[in-house]
Amino acid sequence: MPTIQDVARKAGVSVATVSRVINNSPSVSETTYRKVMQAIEELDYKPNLLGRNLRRTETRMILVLLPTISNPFYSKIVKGIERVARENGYNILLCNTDSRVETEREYLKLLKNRLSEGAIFMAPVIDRDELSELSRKYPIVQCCEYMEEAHVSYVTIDNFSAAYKAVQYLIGLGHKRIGMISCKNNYISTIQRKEGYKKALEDAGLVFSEDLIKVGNYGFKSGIRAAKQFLAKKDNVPTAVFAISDSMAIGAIRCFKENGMKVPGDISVIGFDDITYASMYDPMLTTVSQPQVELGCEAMELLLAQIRGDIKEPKSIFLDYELIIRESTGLCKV
Amino acid sequence: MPTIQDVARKAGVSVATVSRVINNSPSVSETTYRKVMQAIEELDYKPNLLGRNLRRTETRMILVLLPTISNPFYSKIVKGIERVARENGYNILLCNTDSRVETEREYLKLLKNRLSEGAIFMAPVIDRDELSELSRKYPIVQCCEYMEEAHVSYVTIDNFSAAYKAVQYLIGLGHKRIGMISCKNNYISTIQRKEGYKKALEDAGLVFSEDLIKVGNYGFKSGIRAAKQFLAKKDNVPTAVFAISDSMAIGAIRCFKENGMKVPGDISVIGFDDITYASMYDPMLTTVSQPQVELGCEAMELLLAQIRGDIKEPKSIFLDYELIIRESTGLCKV
DNA sequence: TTGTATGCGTTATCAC
DNA sequence: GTGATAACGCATACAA
Repeated sequence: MPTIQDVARKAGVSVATVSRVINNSPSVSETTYRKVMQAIEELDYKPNLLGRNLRRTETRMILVLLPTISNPFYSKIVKGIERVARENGYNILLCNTDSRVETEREYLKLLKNRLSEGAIFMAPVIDRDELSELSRKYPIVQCCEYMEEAHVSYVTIDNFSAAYKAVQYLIGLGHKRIGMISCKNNYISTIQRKEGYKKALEDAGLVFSEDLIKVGNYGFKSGIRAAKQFLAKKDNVPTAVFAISDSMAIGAIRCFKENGMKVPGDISVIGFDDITYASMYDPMLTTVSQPQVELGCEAMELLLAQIRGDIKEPKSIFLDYELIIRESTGLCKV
Repeated sequence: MPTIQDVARKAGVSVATVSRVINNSPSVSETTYRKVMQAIEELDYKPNLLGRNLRRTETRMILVLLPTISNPFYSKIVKGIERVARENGYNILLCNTDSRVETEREYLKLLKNRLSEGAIFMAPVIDRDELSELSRKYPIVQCCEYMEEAHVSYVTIDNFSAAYKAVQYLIGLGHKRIGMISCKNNYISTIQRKEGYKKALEDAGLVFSEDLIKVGNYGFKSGIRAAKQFLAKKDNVPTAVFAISDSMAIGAIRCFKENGMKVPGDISVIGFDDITYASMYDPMLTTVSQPQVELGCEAMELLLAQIRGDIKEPKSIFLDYELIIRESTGLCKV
């Protein structure tokens, strides 16, 4: 592998001059430029980024930490992150944490050891204090989830009002007994969606009871299980269900259909996220659409601003969501 | 940011000794070890990987190039790659090429400029010669797709026999008019699946005709369009369809159902890949399952072997696929 | 067991 | 406009 030295020797100039040519410095004469370029060509020289990065103390890499890339919601966000990263000469180090704190910490070493210039978290496993401390030292952005009172930038949607709007829509269709499929965790999104759900019921004068809420783990099968629980109380089955993930909504629909119910004829179901498969299901899913790609783009923009030093204090950004009405919801018939 | 120098000064030793401690060299006395460790603690020193990497001329990074991460088939493969990479201290640089050759070349600079030690390609855009040449200089592995006569390692499945088996299964169910939804590209998988399909028909004494094949682009909507084309020839609609992607299969089913047909009652549909959503659809999809995670794992293992120099010549690995029979296929009723 | 000195490949400062 | 040289942070061959 030829180095800058080899090029210099071959072109009969100093390494400094070669470096100038590589970096398009204006103060290089036309003739030496050509000499150097020719040497570069002939040797098929490529600057070693390790040397350059060390010298410049920059890596142009960022960490993207998420539970798992094989979740279409996250992978679409990553797409947005990558787009903006690329436009700005940055590359992405993909970090599947499987929601394990040791794995997360392992990856964070890449930040502390200066191999990456910043990090974007989807759903961190480390706690608020640890994250806040990290954020004081390094450029950090949270995407979708965030922590209150934490010293960390984030970009997300208003989960409270999104849930409120979804449930309000169901209420507008005449539904009076509306179940929710939530998850057992302390994510801010989970908490706020539950609050939005409750508030919508309350504002409509509908009674809320804890057993209107079943919990899953965002996945298809857990949606089926939750739906089964609803069906268990024969005389008191909801006429509509609000699930906090599309996969759980699809699972619930599957279960209802298997039990001879029509969706939305007998029961309406609404999901959350608007993953690609939401509009492929039968019935196509009514859902709260999160601007996944845009969330990623904004997160990366925010991170860049921090890396560049344009932003000193944490900043929060809320993007618009959208209630997308498809086929899985309809008028209440009872 | 403290450097190894600072630690050395604080501990009253030389940088060499600090380096030894960091790298767990056995030849360091118990007492100096403690002194150094304490200095490291107090300064919160973290070795700068840029310096280390330059010195060691290693980066422990690999490129993963794919059309788009927001395709569940690829993202699951990436999961496998990442698992093995992590186990071996390697990190993944994610490269969405959007199937654009300029983007691909841009990312490949990271290989040529020695920021990454190897690359795994899912569906390369560059041509065979360019890839072969690259593979002569750098560790390269192709995953799923590959090119005949190319000087490149790959891991894949036997697409010919997989397609053959799928179609043979449909034939076994009594189907005599079997359509195919393929794609318009020159991927080896596409070519071989078509060959497998034709051979199965032929071996069963069924007639093949080019208009039994409709083309899409792997996506849901294109599956719908293909199905529409089948329905267009009123008196000659197939009783079964073999699609080379699950999303197209799902699209086709959607279209058939919308046209009042029952699946599998009136028409059977079989997909390919076995993405997560295949088993979430209604009906659950019968499909050829590719071992996605394992494909990724094997690809990474192969790449590691090349990086380490254990393998000199390109090697090819074929993994087992599996025909998974679910709900979208049934006996032919005509 | 420890220290000295050198080099990894590049960029940047300073002379000329 | 160009060259000599130091420096980025670390690991290691060689001496001691």
